[in-house]
Amino acid sequence: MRNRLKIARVSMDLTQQQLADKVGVTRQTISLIEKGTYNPTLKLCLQICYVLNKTLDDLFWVDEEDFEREKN
Amino acid sequence: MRNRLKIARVSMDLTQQQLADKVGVTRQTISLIEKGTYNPTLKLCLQICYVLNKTLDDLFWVDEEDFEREKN
DNA sequence: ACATTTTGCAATATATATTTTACATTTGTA
DNA sequence: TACAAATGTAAAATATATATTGCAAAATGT
Repeated sequence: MRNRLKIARVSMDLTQQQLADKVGVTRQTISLIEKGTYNPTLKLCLQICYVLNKTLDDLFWVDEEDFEREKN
Repeated sequence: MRNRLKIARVSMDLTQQQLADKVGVTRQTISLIEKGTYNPTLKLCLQICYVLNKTLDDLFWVDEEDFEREKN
């Protein structure tokens, strides 16, 4: 999940700051989402998808087993 | 978006309370998400997807034009 | 028609997401 | 190699998501 966002961003040749500016959040927020530290709201996820031309599942889907593993 | 969640839930013959119990949130949260009042976190969206056997895009995708319209 | 269940609504409290600010570290480039 | 740019990190402040509680309204069951 984390790397998919970073990969999509870098594929469009955007820095975290540029993506943040386009989405309307701070650069730190993008950084922390990429690292998985933040649990972003749906609206923020959607806005990121629009900028990067990806779907929610492309960027944010986590298989249930992985989700459960991450919880512990 | 909103109706998709309700439709998926009802298709599985679940009340809001039952879905809430399975997901681990209050019944009111499910109600408010269905109505679009809450902006749920990604983790919550994922958990709802797992219970309802749907993808993020199935339940939560919003076209950009619609998103912009909803913002105003 | 009435009872029960389900959902909506509202206000307040609590939990958590995000911002702000600043500095550290890593990466890129000439 | 030196410096610039990009990213990581952390703590406190602020904003917002969710829980709690209770009642109303609507839907469904009998």
